Amino acid sequence: MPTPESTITRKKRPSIKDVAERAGVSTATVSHVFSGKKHVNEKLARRVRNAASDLGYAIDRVASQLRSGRARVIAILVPDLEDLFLNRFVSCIEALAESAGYEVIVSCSRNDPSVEISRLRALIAWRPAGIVAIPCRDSFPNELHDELINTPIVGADRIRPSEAPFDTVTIDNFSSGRKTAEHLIAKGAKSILIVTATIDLFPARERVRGAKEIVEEHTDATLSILEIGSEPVAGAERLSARLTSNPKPDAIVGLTNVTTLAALSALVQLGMEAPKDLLLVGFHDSLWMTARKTPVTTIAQPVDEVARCAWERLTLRMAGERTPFQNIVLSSNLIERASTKRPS
Amino acid sequence: MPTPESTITRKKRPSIKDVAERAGVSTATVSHVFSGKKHVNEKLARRVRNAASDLGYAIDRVASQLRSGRARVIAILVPDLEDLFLNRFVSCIEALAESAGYEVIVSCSRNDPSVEISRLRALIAWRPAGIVAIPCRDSFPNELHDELINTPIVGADRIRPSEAPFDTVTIDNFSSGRKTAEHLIAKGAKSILIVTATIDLFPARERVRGAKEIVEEHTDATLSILEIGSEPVAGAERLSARLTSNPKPDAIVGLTNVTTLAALSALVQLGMEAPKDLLLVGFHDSLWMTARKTPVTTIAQPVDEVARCAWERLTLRMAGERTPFQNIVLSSNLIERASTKRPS
DNA sequence: GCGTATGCGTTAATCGTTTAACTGTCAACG
DNA sequence: CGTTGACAGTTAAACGATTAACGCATACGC
Repeated sequence: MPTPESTITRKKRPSIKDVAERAGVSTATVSHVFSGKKHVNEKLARRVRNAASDLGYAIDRVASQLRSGRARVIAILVPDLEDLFLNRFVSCIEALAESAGYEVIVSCSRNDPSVEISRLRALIAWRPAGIVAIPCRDSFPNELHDELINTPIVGADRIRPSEAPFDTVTIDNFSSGRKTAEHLIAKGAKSILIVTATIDLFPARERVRGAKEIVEEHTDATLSILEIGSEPVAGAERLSARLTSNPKPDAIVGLTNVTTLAALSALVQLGMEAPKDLLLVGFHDSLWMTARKTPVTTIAQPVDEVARCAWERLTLRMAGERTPFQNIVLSSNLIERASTKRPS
Repeated sequence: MPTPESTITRKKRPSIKDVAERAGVSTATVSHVFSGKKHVNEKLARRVRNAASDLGYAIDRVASQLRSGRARVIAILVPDLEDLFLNRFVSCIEALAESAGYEVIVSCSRNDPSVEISRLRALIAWRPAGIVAIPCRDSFPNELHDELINTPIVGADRIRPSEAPFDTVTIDNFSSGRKTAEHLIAKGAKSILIVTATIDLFPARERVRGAKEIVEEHTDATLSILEIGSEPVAGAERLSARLTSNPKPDAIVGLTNVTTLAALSALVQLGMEAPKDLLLVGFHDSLWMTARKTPVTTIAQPVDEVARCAWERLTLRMAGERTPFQNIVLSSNLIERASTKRPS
């Protein structure tokens, strides 16, 4: 009995054998023509190419890769595909991989460590040439390290560099936090409220740590944290509640793109405005932050560069580099806009 | 001489043979244990599973798929990975595919038809179980239709339904255009300016056609179009220029998320405000449209439903359905917000 | 003229699974 | 008691490419 799969197939697609037969050569020659690993006489090569295009032949990646060991495939794993930062990261890696002749498999862990493990396992089963991964927590589960040993991998963004048994590319979140606090205090803020989806992520903790360090240098300044979760509407509610109860902050920091949006929603709800009623700094610059009467001061994250560095490390590892693991740390910079302009 | 690839591999990963040997069974039995296609005695199965986990065995997708014909892989092709609409679409499909046990390969055509062809070819070479594709123009090049005949495929969004030799899921852009114009005219607009990246896309043309139909029913109303390209900063410039030259529109429609942002930027540049100086309608609802003092009236696109329908069609085709091609058309709806509130 | 190098092509083994066909065992049944 | 069928597990042939090893001319140096 034919399986449902086989009944779908209307006509079998041509294999290298069919091409070889039609061109009157061996399959090896056909393979050489397409892979370019060995020179073949131009006249013969043309005959092969003609035969191939007559038949509509296309190389079968799966067979090719089974035999040759490694796939020209890069696997990407991120916690969320819609987050602007991660989305841009994926897009950059895809472009880089594409131009180097790799296919890209994208997987999303939905911020769930157990999903992350199973997705990673599934990716490894593909024997990709390399993996680019942003974990949903500080690190990847140890149990996977053995399985990963054969595959070049680079971790980025949320990963805590010191713990990783592979190359990492991260952003200096500690100094981002410092820059934010410095800026706000210079603008006269006394009571800073940091709004984050969760404090349970390495970048968030580092940013807070950086801000705290600066605030503690100023005896008249205070810092508080509010976790609002990742659901923007509910988050805005929570923040509204906080903003109407004492002590009231005079500056807000949105620790991600989404929390910054939630902060703006809350301000609208309360009829407040930056910088009149309080100062506002966001993280991860994006178009909507500037297309406003009061553009938002932000910490611009060097996403493209993170992607570029990650790709570079991965390329070197794929080429067989065996140097000790590198931890690249990039710095962000603060773009000052109207939302923190001292009201005159 | 060993190739660079082979030197990377530290220890060969275990194959089904190793597992079979360790468990004292044949490879067929191991295969049956993992695929579940044939029942094996529970005790033996456990022995196999133990052997597998001792060795750290994971099934090799590539080999598995070479033999069984079709990969549990869904390929997605979109013109742009960062566009909010497309991004969300990809994310939805990824989630659906994942929960059905498929891996997802993502490709991006960068809005370039020639890239599109080569990406599509590359995807087909994977023999994916199915393809979900949003073309960068009205349709896919005819030359590919032959090659696609063996692979279930569904087209979405930008595709012109009538032309496609496969199932499609699109949005009723014509009536979106009508709704927009109706709303604006009801709010007193006389001179509507539609801002689009390019008029050269099917959805844009349809929206314009819909709006035109309504405007023509009202002798005192006029409609004009401005193409500002896909680069938001330059686009805002172009729009600013248009807004300062006569005749001045009293309503703007941003035909995509990005053009709406460009429109807002232009307004800020000129010190204008909606709805005071003119009315504004955007397309594709997103968070930033509401987190403003003047939330933006938008046509909300049913992205999730587009993805769901596309997935449903694809699933049926993958299961062997042979009915005539279906063209599903979903409708959007207008969400009224402050940017088109008649100034009182 | 002989040994050897070189260029170009072929043969055949191989990658790690899946799966049709087969073998052997055992219970049920008329 | 012989036949049948169900069940469990094995054997071995694919799947479609890559590639080491080899064969066969032709050319070249001495």
